[in-house]
Amino acid sequence: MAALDRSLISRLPLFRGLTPDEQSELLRSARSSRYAKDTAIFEQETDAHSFFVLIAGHIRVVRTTPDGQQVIARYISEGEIFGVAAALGRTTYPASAVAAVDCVVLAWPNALWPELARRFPAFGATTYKTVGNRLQETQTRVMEMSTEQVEQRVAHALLRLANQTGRKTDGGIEIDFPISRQDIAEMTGTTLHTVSRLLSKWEERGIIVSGRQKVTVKDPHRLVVLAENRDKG
Amino acid sequence: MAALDRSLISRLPLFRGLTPDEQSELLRSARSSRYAKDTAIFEQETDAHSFFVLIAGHIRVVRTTPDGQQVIARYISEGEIFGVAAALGRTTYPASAVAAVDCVVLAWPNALWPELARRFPAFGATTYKTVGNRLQETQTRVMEMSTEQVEQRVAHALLRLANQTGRKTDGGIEIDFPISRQDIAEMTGTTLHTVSRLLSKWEERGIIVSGRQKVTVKDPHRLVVLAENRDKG
DNA sequence: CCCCGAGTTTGCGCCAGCGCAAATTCTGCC
DNA sequence: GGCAGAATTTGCGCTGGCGCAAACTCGGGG
Repeated sequence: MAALDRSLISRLPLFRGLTPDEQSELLRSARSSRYAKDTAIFEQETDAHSFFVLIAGHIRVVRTTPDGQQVIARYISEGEIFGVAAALGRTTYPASAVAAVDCVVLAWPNALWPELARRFPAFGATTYKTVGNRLQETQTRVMEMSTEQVEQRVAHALLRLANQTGRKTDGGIEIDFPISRQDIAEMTGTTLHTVSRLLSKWEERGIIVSGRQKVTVKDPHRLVVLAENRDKG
Repeated sequence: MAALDRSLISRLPLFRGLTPDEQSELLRSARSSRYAKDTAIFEQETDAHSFFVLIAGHIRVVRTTPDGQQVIARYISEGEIFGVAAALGRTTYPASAVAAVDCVVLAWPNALWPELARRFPAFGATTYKTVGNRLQETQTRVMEMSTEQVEQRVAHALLRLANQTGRKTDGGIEIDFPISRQDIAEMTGTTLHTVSRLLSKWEERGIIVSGRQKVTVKDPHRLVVLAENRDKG
């Protein structure tokens, strides 16, 4: 595995700032695994044993309420670190991580975190920076949910997905993993019905094209306008 | 200042795990200041020059939308660290911090963070743990805003305030800083009108007592029921 | 190639909670 | 002690978006 992963890994921002030797050392203490679509990498409330880096695929981070409703906290893309509960002093995972497509993942036992963070300060710093970004993103989301209408929130969510994981095709920017109306609803705090109505409307107007578990943004600019305008639909 | 602050500080959880000598050293690099009620410790989007520990008072962390609407991200209580943007790799503050009452604050230049975190690992670890807690709280808030009704959210917010900053009085648990209906609305994503109606209803039922910028929780148990029950008011 | 079931669309009725507006009550300051 | 302004309360009408239900569509497995 080492050789294969080395070439993949040296490209990832998370490992910039480490020498090839250091990268090798880091990798030596990791374990690589595959997860089939729709299987869980870890489950909410269970003992946090490891932290992870996504090598290939897309992961959905989901929180479930006591009465069973689900909310999508975020999507993880290639190269991102996730499940860092332990580095933040938690002993259990606050959410579940589910493979949105077949995934390849590196895992380190949490017990190694303090040592790794000490030995590779750049690695620790990047991780904390990531956490900082996520905290800010999450707060932005609270802000959006407090002040925006559903239409704007869905527009924002699509734009974010397009930026984060969009793949340029001839027809526009396609979100490159299967995403249902229900998923979008769980990202924006609404219902799949409302999302469906919005997407239909936008498709009529040529702003997007969408199909079963698939969305392509054709006209990001008009979507930005929708996301920002409080009035008028 | 040193002598005064030392006795105050050694009680704070943030400084547990440090020897008296280390505490003194940490303090030596800090600057202490007072902030009058309603003045800003730092402002959103401005250059992050320092991080802070609240010695006395209460601080409101506020994010403002491009069109001027405000959302309260959280309240900071005595002993908490805040404005740690730099430790998370940001160069500007993502929110403003405003004194909810007259406050005393310690400030360290951000430039010292790396050195301090290295020299006092317990201090760094506690800080990151705090950040982890806040990330989780913020995500919980997203979850609440996605799945709960306004009444439940307001009940949750009051319970959290009562827990975090509640002062036991003969009449119940009093939130010990001035908080308006507007503030509660900005914490829960609703309007001051709706908050006012809810508080009136709860006061009729003897669950709380409230006045101008003041709320006292008389019957936390019934508030918990309200916070958890999706149906029936 | 057909069928099954998950995912999606769409119609309809309703209501929680917002927006607006006006009245009322504090409270700190002069 | 009274006044001006801020905070709060309350009424009223409206509507965005949810809940329910039914129809439809598509893609993959048999």
